[in-house]
Amino acid sequence: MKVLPEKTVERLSKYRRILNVEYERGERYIFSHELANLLHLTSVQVRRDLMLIEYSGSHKRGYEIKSLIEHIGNIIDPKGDINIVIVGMGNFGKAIAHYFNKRGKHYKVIAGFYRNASHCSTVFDGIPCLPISELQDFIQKNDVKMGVITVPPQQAEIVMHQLVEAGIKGILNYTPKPLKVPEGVFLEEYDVITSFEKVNYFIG
Amino acid sequence: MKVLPEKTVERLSKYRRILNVEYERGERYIFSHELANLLHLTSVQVRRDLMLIEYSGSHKRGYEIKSLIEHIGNIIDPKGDINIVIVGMGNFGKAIAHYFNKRGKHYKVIAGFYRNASHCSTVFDGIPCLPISELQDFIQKNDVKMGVITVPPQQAEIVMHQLVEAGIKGILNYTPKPLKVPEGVFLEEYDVITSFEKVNYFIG
DNA sequence: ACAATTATGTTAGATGTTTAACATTGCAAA
DNA sequence: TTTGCAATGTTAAACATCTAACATAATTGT
Repeated sequence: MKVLPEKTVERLSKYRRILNVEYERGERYIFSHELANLLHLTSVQVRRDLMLIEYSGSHKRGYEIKSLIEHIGNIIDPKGDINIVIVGMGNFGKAIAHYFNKRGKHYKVIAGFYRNASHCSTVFDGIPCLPISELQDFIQKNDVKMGVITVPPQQAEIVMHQLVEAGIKGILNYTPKPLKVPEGVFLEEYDVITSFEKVNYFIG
Repeated sequence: MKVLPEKTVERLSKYRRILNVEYERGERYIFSHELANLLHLTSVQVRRDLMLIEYSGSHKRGYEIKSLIEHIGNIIDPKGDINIVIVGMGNFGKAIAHYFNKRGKHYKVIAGFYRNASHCSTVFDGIPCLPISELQDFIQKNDVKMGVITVPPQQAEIVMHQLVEAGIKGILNYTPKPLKVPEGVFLEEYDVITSFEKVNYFIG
């Protein structure tokens, strides 16, 4: 299958979560317009996305929820588990750690890192909290694939370099400091301040 | 001036933050390619954005930092202060509250809300924490313009309705539950889980 | 004074994404 | 059987965004 558009991948993630809810509620089939309504999209967009992942429904009953969940999983889920580290165990880092501790099926936050580990109580929410000095060694020994950066912005760049050098392939930067990663590493950035200023602009 | 593209508004926010740093460092002029490098963009994109906001530089010295900062402020900053409430004072809500407490010039987080306010210590980081039952009343009495939703996903929709009814014009939804707001309200959504799954897909 | 240089400013084309229009299918009712 | 309906599947147009190419202008060196 050809590489999917970013926006389609994002929606696949959301489709599946909704589908799981519907399946739990006892539903077995769903129409494109129903799925669309649940996500506030159009049915055309849903069908187009499913076309791109080469999934077919039936004209009378729509899409079979269970097999669609599996189909999406085959596309967006990792083969085994993905080990994650969070660098910067402030409120933001803790929020993410907590989130995946409850929900993450394939995604395991296996450690948090802090400037000096004594500040962050040794274990948060079951996740060990280590000093940043051990970061690179830990990543290589534990086959860590993804890293989350939630340190103060001044430290973001150095942390990014450490992650990349240690062999990490995916980085989520929740710092306002813009980063640039080398070829072969995927970077996702989200900047809270920018979001607020954008919202304010469009409120007008 | 015509309404700006979303992406341009986002970059303006980032331009200004970088420009402030440069100004603090003693710089007074900056070239488009310098600004671009600091943000990992192209100089063309910078110049195009500045064209859209009708700001001109000089051929020999580039852009005058101070006046550009002001120019961007005139476009994206609110007239007075923007009062913000955060609904859901978990780690995520606290992270945002803390952020704006330190940095926000025009954006004031004036209250956090929690299901029952006794859980959240009465004041977090100088911000009063109130029970959700007082939400709507508080918004109307304090001219709150923006609301942040960081509650568990099941409660997101009802909270959104409360915010809208109370007259809020901008909503940031950090819940995985997709929301739909009425005409005239601007909604920004960010879904952590989706971001992780997207990164994983493109690590491939 | 004037070419060369090096920036900015602008327009047009390329790309990514969404929306709209249309074709197709399978069932149900006449 | 065949006609109508209500869904899916596909293609094409519209829209948003980014990139590349070009035009313009100010300064410097000769």
